Amino acid sequence: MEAKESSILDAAEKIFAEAGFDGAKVSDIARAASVAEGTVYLYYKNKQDLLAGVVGRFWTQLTLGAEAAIEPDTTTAMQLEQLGRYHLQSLLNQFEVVSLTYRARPQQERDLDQVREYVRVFDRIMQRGVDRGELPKDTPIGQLRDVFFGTLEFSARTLKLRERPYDHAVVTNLLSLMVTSTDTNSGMTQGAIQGKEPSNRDLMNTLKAIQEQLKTSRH
Amino acid sequence: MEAKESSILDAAEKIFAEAGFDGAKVSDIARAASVAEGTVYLYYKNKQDLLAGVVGRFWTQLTLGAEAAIEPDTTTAMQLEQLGRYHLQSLLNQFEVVSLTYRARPQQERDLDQVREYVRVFDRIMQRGVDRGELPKDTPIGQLRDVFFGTLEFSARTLKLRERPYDHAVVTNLLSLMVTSTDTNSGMTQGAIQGKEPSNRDLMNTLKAIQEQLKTSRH
DNA sequence: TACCAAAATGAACCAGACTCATTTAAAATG
DNA sequence: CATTTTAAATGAGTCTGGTTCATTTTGGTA
Repeated sequence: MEAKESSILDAAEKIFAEAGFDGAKVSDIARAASVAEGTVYLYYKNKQDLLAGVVGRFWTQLTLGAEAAIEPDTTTAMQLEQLGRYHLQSLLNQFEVVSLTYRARPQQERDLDQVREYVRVFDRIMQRGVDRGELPKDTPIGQLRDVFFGTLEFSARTLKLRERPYDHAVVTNLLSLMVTSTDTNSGMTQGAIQGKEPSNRDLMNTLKAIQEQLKTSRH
Repeated sequence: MEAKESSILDAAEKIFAEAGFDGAKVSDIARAASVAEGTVYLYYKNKQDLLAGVVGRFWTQLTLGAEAAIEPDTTTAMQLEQLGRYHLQSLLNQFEVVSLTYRARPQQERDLDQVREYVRVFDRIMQRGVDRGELPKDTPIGQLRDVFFGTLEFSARTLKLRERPYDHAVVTNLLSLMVTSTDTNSGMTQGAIQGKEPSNRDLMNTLKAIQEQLKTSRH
C-alpha cells in the first residue's frame, strides 16, 4: 500500500519533531502510524533511513511551495523577496524538522539531494534575472546563494533563540545588502551586485562631471 | 584528577569526529582514554553530556584563537577580514567537530553558551568600529552578525560538499557586501573604512542638487 | 475452495548506554 | 607506620530500544 508509507512518514515526522531523533522510539512511531514495529522496517532500512525519508519529503514539499510562492511575471528583486519571505517563514514554522536535516546529513550525502534541489530555486530566479538584463552577466550566483540561504538560516536560529516571530526586516535588509539598488535616479534597475558593474564611485564621478557641465554652461 | 577529564575529552573528540555521535561507542572512548567505561560517567552524566563537553571546549578554544588572530591596532575592516579568514578556515579544518554542534543543540540550550560567547568577538569588533567612528552609529550589528556567520557557515558547507579548499574570495566578497551595506545606512560621508564608496545617500544628495540646478537653468 | 505471493506481525535477539556493588588508591589521623 | 576515612575507579551486569525473522494474515488468482 502506497498510503501506508506516507502514513508512516507522517507519524515519524510528528514523533521526530516533538522528541528529537534520539528521543523518538521506533515503537512509538509504529504505534502512531497504527502499524506493527516490524512493518516500519519493510519500508525503511533503519531508523536513520526513516529520518532521511522524513527530511527528504520535507524539502521536496518546500521546493513545491517555493515555486508556488513566486510570481513568474515580476522583477527579480520581487521574486527574491518572495522566496526570502517564504524561506524564512518555513524555517521558523518548521524549525524542528529543519533541525533534523543536520542529523540526517553526516550519514550519506545522498540525503541532501532534495536540499540541493530546493536551493536551485534561487539559482533559477537569479539566472532569469541575468538573462533578462536585470542583473549583470557576471553576477556570482553561487556566492550570493550562500549569502542568501546562510543569512536566512542563521537569522532564523537567532529569532528562535530569542523567541521572536517572523520579522520581514530580515529579508528586506538582506536584499538591500545583496542588491545595491541604484534605481533612485531612473526606472532602470542596474542591480549593482558585487560592484562589478559601474560602482557608486563611478556614478558619483559622472554625476559630478555633469554637475560641473551644468554650472559652466549657465555662464 | 583534572588531567583525566581532559584526556577523556580528547578521546571523545577523536572518536566522535571519526565515527559521528551514533557511531561512537562509549566503550571505545573509554578505551582510547585508558579508562574504564564507568569512569566516563563520573565526569559526564551521559553520552550527550560528553558530546556537549567536547563541543563546548571546541568553541571556547575557537574564541581564544579568534582573539589571538585579530590585531588590536588595525582598522575594523582589517579585523573583520582576519576574523572571517580565521572563522572559515576553522570551520573547514574542523568540519566534523563543528557538525557535532548541531547534534548537541536540540537537547539543552545551555550547550550553546560557548557558541554565543564566540559570536561576541564579532560584536566587539563592530562596536569598537562604531565607537571609533569607522562605522555609523546606527550600524545594525546584530543583523550583520547573522549575515557574517551565516554566510561563512553556508559557504563552508558548500566548499566541503565540492571538496574545495579554503577560498579567501569568500571572505573578501562577503566583506565588500557588508561594507557597501554599512555605507548605505550611513549618514557619514567620510567613514574610515578602506575602499569606501559614495553611499546612495550621497548620490541622492548630488542628484537633488542637479535637479535643482536643472530647474533653475530652465528659466 | 485451494493455492500462492506479498504484506504484516510481534516475540525474540542483541548492541550498547548506563548502573552500582565492589575494589583500589589516596588522604587524613594518631 | 599502621589504621581509619574518603574519594576515585572498575567492569560485570542491567535494561532500553533498534533490528531480525519465523509465523500469520491478507488479497488476488485459478
